[in-house]
Amino acid sequence: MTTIRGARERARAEVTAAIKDEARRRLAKEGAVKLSLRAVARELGMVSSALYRYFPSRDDLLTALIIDAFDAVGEAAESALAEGPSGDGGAADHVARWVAICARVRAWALAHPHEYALIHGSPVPDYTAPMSTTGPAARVALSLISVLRDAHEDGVLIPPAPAANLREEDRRLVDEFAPGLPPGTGVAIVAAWAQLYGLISFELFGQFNRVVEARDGLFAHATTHLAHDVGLST
Amino acid sequence: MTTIRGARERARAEVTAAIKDEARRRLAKEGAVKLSLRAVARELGMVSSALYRYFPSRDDLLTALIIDAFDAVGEAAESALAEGPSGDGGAADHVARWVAICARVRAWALAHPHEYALIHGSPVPDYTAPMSTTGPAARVALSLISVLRDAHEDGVLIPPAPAANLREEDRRLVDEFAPGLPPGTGVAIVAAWAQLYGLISFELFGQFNRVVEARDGLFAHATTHLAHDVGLST
DNA sequence: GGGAAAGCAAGAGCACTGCTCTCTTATTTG
DNA sequence: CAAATAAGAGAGCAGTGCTCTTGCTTTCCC
Repeated sequence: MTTIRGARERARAEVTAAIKDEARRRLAKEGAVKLSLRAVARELGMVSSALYRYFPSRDDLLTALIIDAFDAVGEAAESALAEGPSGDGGAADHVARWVAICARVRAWALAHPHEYALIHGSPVPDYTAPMSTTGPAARVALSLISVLRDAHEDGVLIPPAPAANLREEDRRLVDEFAPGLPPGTGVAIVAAWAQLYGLISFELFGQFNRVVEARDGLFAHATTHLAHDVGLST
Repeated sequence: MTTIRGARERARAEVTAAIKDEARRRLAKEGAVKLSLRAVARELGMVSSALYRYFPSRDDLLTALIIDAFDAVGEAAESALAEGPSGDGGAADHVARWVAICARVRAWALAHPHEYALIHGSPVPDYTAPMSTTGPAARVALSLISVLRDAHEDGVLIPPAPAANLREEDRRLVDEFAPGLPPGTGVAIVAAWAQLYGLISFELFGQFNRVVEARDGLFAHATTHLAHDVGLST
């Protein structure tokens, strides 16, 4: 998309990438709180003030890492969607794809705990996510919606009944994020989306320690249940 | 429980409380990341090194605040349980109490976002919650279990069918945390517990921004659904 | 091509942090 | 009353984000 013109811009792109790589490495190792600009610069053999030519503040570096993390987990979800069974178009296939997406997201989170915490843990105080993060942030949700759309086209989607006082909200959600899907799916998928991350966060942030043992099984069971809730029945 | 013997011990208790109060105030205002021992000491008119006589490290202060936060949200849940309808013992009453507990927890979280983030956001790196936090941490879950127990005693609990590969885990969970409840409720309540916090976290951490508008309605709808999932039907 | 403009690295410096150490003073205990 | 103990005060260390000034190099434009 962007053609690199001179040697200077090429160098700039390379240094920027190197900074992000090193920052991601330190993030994965020690977490966002301990991510220090000075340490990144030191590791790269540059002085700390030089780093500010590339990222005007620590928050800007974090924002770049947040976008990368959203993209990474989004890509995981999309690849799970692509690789899933597209067999006879039966309801079971769609449930399987839904569960597969959830499982892939969970696996990514367990493999990249600090990056997951960066995007779904406590937001940094005084930090409001800029608009540039909203696109990548939606990719997982869009993958889930995609499963519903396929099921709907195959005629096996049984849309849940929308609560009476949520009909308007549901219509707005469907119009804006999942056009074409039947009423009731809007609020259902938003709720399922949030609850999916509740399951992952509790496991990742240690809330299941000394409580839940069979975590794989529990997660598979719960996400299958969520599939039912959004209208994908076996 | 502890009798304060001399003037010195009385002073120590007072200073410890003052430190915790001031720390809680700053936590509520600026968040855990920006909570600084020096600022707390400054505000209290003492020098920073003196504070280390009361809390050996910043993590120990945070641990104290974590326990307080768990107790606060646990107390909110328990008061919602106590104040809820105990009327005719019908299924609707139990659903109402379940939903009321969830709503009270959510209200507490919205009123104390930084304290909520402290206990349910990203764990501080290299920080493992000590055993002393596990007791207070369980109070919300115990309140939810309490509703199930009452419903069971009233004979209106319809336990969900446990997944085949989770029967053992379910029995273990029931035995350890909810003795007397029928099979199936163990995994169901753990899943519902995690999903409840997914709903709250998504709202609180801004994931619903520019997406969900009718948040009260969505939350009430979703938690009612969770009640059904654990065997409380209307 | 040569001069002006812009981009970049380096270093010093500010205000802040958690934490340690020593020294002095006040309190409790034997 | 004397010894032991606890508390406060201050200096200091290593680290942080960020700013500013000083040179140097690359790019742009006439």
